Amino acid sequence: MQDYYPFQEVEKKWLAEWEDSNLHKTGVDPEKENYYVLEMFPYPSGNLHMGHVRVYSIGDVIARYKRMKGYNVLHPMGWDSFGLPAENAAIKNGNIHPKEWTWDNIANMKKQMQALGLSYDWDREVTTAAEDYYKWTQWFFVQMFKNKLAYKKESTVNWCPSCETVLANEQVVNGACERCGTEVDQRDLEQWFFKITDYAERLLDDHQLLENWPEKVKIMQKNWIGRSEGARVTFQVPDLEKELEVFTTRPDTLFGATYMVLAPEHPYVAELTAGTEKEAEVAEFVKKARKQKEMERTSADSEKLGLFTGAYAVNPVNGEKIPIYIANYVLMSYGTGAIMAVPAHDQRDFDFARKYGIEIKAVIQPEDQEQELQGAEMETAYSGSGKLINSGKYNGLNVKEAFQAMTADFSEAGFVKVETNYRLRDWLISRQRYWGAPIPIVYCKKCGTVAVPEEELPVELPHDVEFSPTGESPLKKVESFVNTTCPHCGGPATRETDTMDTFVDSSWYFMRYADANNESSPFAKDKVDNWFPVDQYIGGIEHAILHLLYARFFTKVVHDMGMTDAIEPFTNWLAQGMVLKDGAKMSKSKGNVVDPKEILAQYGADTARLFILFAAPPEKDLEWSDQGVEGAERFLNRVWRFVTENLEIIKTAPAELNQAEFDQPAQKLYRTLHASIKKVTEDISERLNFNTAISAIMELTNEVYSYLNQRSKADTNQALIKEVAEKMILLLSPFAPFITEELWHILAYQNSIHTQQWPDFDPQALQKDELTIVIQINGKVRDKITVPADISEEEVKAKVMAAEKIKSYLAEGKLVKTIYIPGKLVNLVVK
RNA sequence: GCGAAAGUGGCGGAAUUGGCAGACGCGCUAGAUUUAGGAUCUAGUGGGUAAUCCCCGUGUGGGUUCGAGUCCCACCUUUCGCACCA
Repeated sequence: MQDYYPFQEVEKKWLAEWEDSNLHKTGVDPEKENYYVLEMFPYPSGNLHMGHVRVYSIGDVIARYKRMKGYNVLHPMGWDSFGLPAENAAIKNGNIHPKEWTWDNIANMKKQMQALGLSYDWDREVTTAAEDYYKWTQWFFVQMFKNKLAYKKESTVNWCPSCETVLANEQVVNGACERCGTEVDQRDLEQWFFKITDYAERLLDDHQLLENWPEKVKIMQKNWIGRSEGARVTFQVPDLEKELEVFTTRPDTLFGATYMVLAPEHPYVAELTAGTEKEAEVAEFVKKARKQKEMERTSADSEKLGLFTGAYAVNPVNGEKIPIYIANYVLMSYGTGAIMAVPAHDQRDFDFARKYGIEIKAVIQPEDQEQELQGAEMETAYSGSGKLINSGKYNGLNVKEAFQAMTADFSEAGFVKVETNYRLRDWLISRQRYWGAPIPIVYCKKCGTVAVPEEELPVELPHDVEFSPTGESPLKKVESFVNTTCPHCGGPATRETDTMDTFVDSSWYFMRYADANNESSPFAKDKVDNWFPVDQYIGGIEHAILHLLYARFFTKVVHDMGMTDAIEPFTNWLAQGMVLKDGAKMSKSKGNVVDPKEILAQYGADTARLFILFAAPPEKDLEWSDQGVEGAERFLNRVWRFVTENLEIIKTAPAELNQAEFDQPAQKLYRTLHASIKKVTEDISERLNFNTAISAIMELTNEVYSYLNQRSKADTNQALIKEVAEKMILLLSPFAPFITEELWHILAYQNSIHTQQWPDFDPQALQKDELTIVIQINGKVRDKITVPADISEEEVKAKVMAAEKIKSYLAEGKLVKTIYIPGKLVNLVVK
């Protein structure tokens, strides 16, 4: 037998055998519990990168471990296969159709995944760009349209000039396109939206169900949803004979409102100034503000600019006339697009009031200050708690009490309504692109906007289209697609030519896996609920808001439709870290890319997997190291040699392990074996810390080598060596599926190692009959003694006092205290 | 500015409940084996030191405790997220 692991032959052999025997088919044994482990499916860009290798290796360890633990395991894979790169490839090179490009890439990446030994059930493969999938994406759209959760409206939207399409708010990062980094414009367009805001409250509240989600992600989502409780207050504008509504979180400061501000886009702006001397000046200001980039305008440190409109509103609490301004710091997209300004207690209003010489009126007195707060003398706004002043009959109440009393009284009076506001906007799902699921809507002159009937789905994406180099969607020009008949009246009609955001596709794929080949519905309820929700989801933190929020929203919609019992899609979520090289994310431009293909060719799949799982815990970033890979290879060869070089011993070993005949070294090895089983089991199942699990197997390997080195073949405990060999490769099998399968068969077993039971540890084996007690003097380790495990406290203390070294320390002072931690340590306090 | 996480040998990392800091791996040193190299095996490897004694040591400074990498306070650095949301 070779003295190194011949990975090429072995991998080839087992890949074929596993496929033939359908080894990775999802288990459906009714006696077993179900477990659903899922990694985020990839965009089929063409090749796997190291980040993929990492996330899929992590998921594969969990899947394999759970199978061995006796679960039915659903571990599927698919392709998030609609999206721009396919279309860009077609535009760049007219010969390749996006479909062809995508399908080629899928075939290639699938092969790479298989080569890595990932145990997916490919019978459940899901491809979002395939008709049998997007048919159901469209079906969901139709249901949402019927339930008024999908609607069309004109609004100011984010436009990426490079991608030639609109973007959802979530896809704009620091004013730039999340995909390509181009700065986005604002455009007024009619677009389709999903009413995710209806679910804001539930998306927020149900975070409490996600106990094992990273706190960080919940906070990010919480900030994004941005719930704030306050009140809607109505001000009268006598000049216009109109009412002006504002949202405020501080109705308790109403007496301190000294001016109002409208967003430049506010519809009242033109009306208020029409025909006045301010008209031209205001129009000019509005134009300028609208041209200001979103980024600059919403940045906290950009200058607050404003202009008096010449009009006044009446403060309903005291009848005071207060001026109405327009200013760039008020946004049309939040609240009502208008605010009441309380400069004494809001820093933004304070800055603005100072700049434009507006009165600052204090209405909250800080508790720790005796002198009454004077607005004119304030240096900064005071936003803390305190007692009300200058507020009529509410004087003396604290902020909380005032909030209660005033909202109650003023609600009765009719100008205040308690209200909760959200920062979250509805999800803009239209995209002006070709390679996506067409929005199944028809426009009829007579019947208006009509959903395509379910039985006519899918609305197929026409194949023969021309890609314009400007990137404009080719669908508009395909007459056979655009022109259709109204499903309602049969008259001539036109189709919607926008396609759906690809995040719609990925918002329900995890349910489809449970019933991937269903032709009559997206999935049957019983099949979904058999597996769903996902027990363990794994993916990149970059989806903390986008995909994860949309998927949660969709799950709740599907739940409300009665199609699943689940209300949250992912019970546990692991955010895996990035793979770095030389301290930076791998990227072509930096030239620090390590190609998985080359690593696989040089070292094989097991070594690649083992290194990437060993080098760092899964949630941390991982620094790639070529030498580290060699270390992983070295370890696998050590395991290989241990088994193959001791085959004779193992094969002729007696079947029964007789602990009674263990000598000391054997006892020690046996204990290490069971300690390793315990450690590996807990590290995989409780902590997902594969790095320390692997190190425990390495320790076991070191221990068995040192045992074998100590003695001649004749007095080796054969049964023990056999036991160690078998358990060791069982422990290693989720990490390194090929070498362990080969060794398992070399040990003359017929069945696959991956269908074996996970080894249990024997708690008795971990019991030591001798313990090492650490002796400290004033907290510093000075000596150690070995004592029998069943020793009493008195006996330990006596032994400690008798220790030679300790005596000399005791001679130097007076013993004032003795602390004994059973089985571990004695600390003597000497003064 | 606000919020969160992190900071441990030459490097990646471990220490799970406040109880022997540095497991495991890389690298390095010495030796064995080899014609030689590679591979492999053995021993060593936080700093100071002749030393197995001793002293110092987990970003910095303080504190709590018999005992602190771990808990508390302040600060520094790095990373991430948020940043006129009324």
